[in-house]
Amino acid sequence: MHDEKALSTFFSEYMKRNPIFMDKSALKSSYTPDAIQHRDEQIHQVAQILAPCLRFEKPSNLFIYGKTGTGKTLTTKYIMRQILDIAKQNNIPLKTMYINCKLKRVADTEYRLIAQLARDCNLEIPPTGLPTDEVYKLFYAHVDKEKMLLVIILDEIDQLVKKIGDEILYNLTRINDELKNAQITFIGISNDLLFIEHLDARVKSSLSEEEVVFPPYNALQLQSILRERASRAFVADVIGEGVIEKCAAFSAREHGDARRALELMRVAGELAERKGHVKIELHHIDLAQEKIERDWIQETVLMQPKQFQTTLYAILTLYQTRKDTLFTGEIYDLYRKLCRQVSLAPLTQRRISDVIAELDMLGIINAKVISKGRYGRTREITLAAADATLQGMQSLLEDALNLK
DNA sequence: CGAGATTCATGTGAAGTATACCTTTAGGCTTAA
DNA sequence: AAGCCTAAAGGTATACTTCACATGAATCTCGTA
Repeated sequence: MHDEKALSTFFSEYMKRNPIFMDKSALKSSYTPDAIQHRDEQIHQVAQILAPCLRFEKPSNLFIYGKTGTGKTLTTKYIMRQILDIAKQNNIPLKTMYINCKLKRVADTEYRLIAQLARDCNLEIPPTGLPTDEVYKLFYAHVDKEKMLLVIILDEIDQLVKKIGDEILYNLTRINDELKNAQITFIGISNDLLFIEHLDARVKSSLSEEEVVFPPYNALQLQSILRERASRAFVADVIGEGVIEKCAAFSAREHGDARRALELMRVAGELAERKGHVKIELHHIDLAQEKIERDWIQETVLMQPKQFQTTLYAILTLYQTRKDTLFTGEIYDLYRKLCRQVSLAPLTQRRISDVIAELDMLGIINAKVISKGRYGRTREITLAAADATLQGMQSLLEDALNLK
C-alpha cells in the first residue's frame, strides 16, 4: 500500500538528488551535432558531389557504404540540412526526402516504397488496391508540377533489394526520364559493402555514379566522439574513471558502431540516475548493455505478427528443454500444437520456413541451412542471447499470445 | 576398401488462391426546371 | 434532364498455399584388390 506521505517523501527525495543529465538528447540517435568528428574526408566528398544543387543543377546519384553506426545517415542528413538552408536563402527550389527501406510494413516492397514517397508529398495513397505504376504516375505528376530539384535518400537500401530484387532500382532511376521540370537525385545508403557487386550492370552505372565509403571508427575516435557528446549531455564530473574508454571499447569490438556507443552511454546514465547514484560507474555500463539488448528484443518481438510470435515461442520452448541446435521439423510440430492452444490457424511448413528465415534476418535467432546427409537437410537454429534475455522474451510472448 | 548410387527431410521456386482494398461504370433514384 | 448515390465489375498488392523439383552429405551397394 502506498500512502500519500510515502509518495511525497519520494518526490522530495527525488528533487534533492543531483541530476546527472544536462541535455539527454545529445546522446540520442536523432541528435545532429554542430560538427561531426572524424568524417572530414567523407563530408568533403559528399558535399562536393551534392554542391551542384546550389547552382540548380542535378547532382550525380550517390552511393554511400559503411557498417552501421559509422555516421552515414548522420552525415548525409547534416549535409542536406546545410544545403537546404543555403538553397532557401537563395530561393532555389530544393527538397529532400528520407526513407528507411528496412521498416517492415512501411517501405519493404516496391509499392510501399513509392507509396511512402508519394505520401511524403501529402498525396493520399491506399495501402493496397492501386497498380504500382499508378502510384508512380501520381508521384511524378506531383513532383513535376514545378521546376525543382529533389534529393531522395534511401537508407538501408541493400535490405530492400535483398528482399525483392533490383528491378525497383531500375524503375527509380527511370523516373528522371519521365520528368519535364523537376529532377531527382538518389542517395543510396547501404550497410553491405559488397551490395553493388550483385546489381544489374545498368542499375549499377546509373545509380552509383559516385561512391563514398565510410570506414568504421576506431576506439580512439569513438572516445573523442563520446567525450564530446558527453560534455553536452551530462553535468560536469559525473562520469567515472574509465567509463568512456569502456563504452568505446565495447563498440569498437562491434565494428566501430558509434550509435551503439552513445546509446550505451545514455542508458548507463539513466540507470545511474534512477538508482540515485551520483556518478556513472563501470558496472552501469554492463547493466546498460543488458538493458539495451532486452529492450531491443522486446520492441522487435512485440512488433511481429502473431504467426511470427508463435513460431518464435515454439523455438524458445524447445530450446529451454534442450539447449542444443534445433531443426525446422520439430519447430513446426510444436508450432502446430501451439496454434491449437492459441486458436490460430496454422500456416504451412513452407511458410514457416520463410518465417524462420525472416526471424534470422531480424537477428533474433541464427539459422543456417545444413545437410545432415542421410538424415535430410534442414535449418540449424541456435539462439545467441543470454539465458536471462531468453527467459524474458519467453514470458513476453506468453503475455502477447495470451498463453497459460 | 572406395567410387558411385541412394536416401532423407526439408529448402526453394513458380504459380495459384484468398482477402482487402482500389477505380470505373452503369443503373436507379432524387431533384429542379 | 441533370445530378447524385450505390452496387457490381474489374483490377491490384500482399500474405499465404500448393505443387513440384532441387539439395547435399551420411549411408548403402557392389565391384574390386
